[in-house]
Amino acid sequence: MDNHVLSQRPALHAEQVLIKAMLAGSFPPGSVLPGERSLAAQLGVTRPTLREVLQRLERDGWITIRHGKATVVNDFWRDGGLNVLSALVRYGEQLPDGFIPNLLEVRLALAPAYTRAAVTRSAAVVAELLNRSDDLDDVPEAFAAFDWQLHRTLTICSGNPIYTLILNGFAGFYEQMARLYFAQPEARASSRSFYAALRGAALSGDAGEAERVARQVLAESIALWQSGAARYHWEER
Amino acid sequence: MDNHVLSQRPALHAEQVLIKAMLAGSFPPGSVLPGERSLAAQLGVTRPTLREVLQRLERDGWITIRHGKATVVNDFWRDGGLNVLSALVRYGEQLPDGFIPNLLEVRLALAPAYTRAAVTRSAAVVAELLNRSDDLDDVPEAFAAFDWQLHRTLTICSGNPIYTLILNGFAGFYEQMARLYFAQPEARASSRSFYAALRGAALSGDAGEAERVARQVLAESIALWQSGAARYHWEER
DNA sequence: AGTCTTAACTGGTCTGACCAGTTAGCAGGA
DNA sequence: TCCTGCTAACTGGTCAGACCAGTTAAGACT
Repeated sequence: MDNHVLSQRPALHAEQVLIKAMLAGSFPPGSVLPGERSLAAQLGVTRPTLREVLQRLERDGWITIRHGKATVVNDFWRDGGLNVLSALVRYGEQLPDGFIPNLLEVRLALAPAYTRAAVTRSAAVVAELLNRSDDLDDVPEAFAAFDWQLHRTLTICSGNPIYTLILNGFAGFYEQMARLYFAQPEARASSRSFYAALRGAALSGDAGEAERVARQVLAESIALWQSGAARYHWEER
Repeated sequence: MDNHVLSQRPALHAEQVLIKAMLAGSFPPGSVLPGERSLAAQLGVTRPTLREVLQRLERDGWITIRHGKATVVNDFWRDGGLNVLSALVRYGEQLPDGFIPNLLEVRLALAPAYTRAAVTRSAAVVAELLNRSDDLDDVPEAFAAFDWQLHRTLTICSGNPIYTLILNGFAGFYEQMARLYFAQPEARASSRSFYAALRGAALSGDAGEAERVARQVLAESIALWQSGAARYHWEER
């Protein structure tokens, strides 16, 4: 157990150590955690502090706490909540195989639906936001930030708040992942023309067309990423 | 502030009171919470207990805590996580307008995708599970339980764990909502034939057909619900 | 051998003190 | 007068150790 004295806050340190241990398999699913008193001592924090951390971890589905029984470690891929993703990105040694394609696949399933709804309900707001896409610098950071803002706006305008709640599960690492994707010039070009097409659809109030162009660019993004990743590995040799 | 002495655990009581207050608008978005010492006293718990609750609430996006500053209440529809839904169902006085249609819409966006993936990757497992659908009693409870298990299995078999993490956000109230939906005999009939069709697609390994029948029955479910036959009100439980 | 008590786990809560950021207000200087 | 800068009083963060409350298995009793 790593209990180096760090400059971090004790609670943050404890959470980080615990999550890393679970990600690394030091606490396999189904195993039980040491008692709170013992675990707190190992982590170099006191029990109240540890408990705050454990409560948060339970809320995210990492562990299951039961009064009188030992705390058990869950299989976070089976029982975890959406928040495990941000922990995975923040604390994981490396991203799981296919992580980005999986993200893109889920986005492909969801975004066309909320894009259509957003254009149906609030075409003006969507079009207004897309006006700014003309001024985007041709750098990954600008595209990543704009893309996040776009999806966030679309889910909000969709009128179905559940889309927003789901998207919030990706807050904090969406931009980070998007910067990798938009490192490819073709990706930026693809999205730039998508923004223009979507604005056109919004201006003419054509929700069906908005859904179509969204689905098309998102499907294209998966192919783009996989060709880019392949090229990257190829050049690595 | 409701601080009745309840038979519940202090932490659970405090969480329930706080969430109900935020749902009812007693703590509007943007407002600040009383200090922990004062709030703990009002709720009839001690500060460490209150803090455990606040940490959980922050993790779900209800509030934002910053060292040295007052804790602020978020707009949970804008900044919350998926977990707010289960709190909404559990503690809300009544479900928001369009809550069930919104759920069905999100399911319509997601389920066809993971159904296709599941049949592509693990047709046998899917088909095996669907065999049991023949024996389903024609009662809402049986259909609700089976439908949940089916979707859970499909997301797991899809090979994209992110679908599972999203679905987990609906655990605990999916069945409850589904019982309302399946109170309609036509809904049970519709799903029963869907199960059969999906099994057929799985047995023949036709992922495209699986996606199609899934999309069809899910779209149909929205129409069925909105036809109004199932407008049970919120009082049971 | 079976049943019941009990002790020793586990997590849950309380107490009150002190540490650590933040900020408004007041004192002192330019 | 105005600005600077210290200070005090907030806020949340952590610590310490005690005690309460479920769970369970070992041991005592029948």
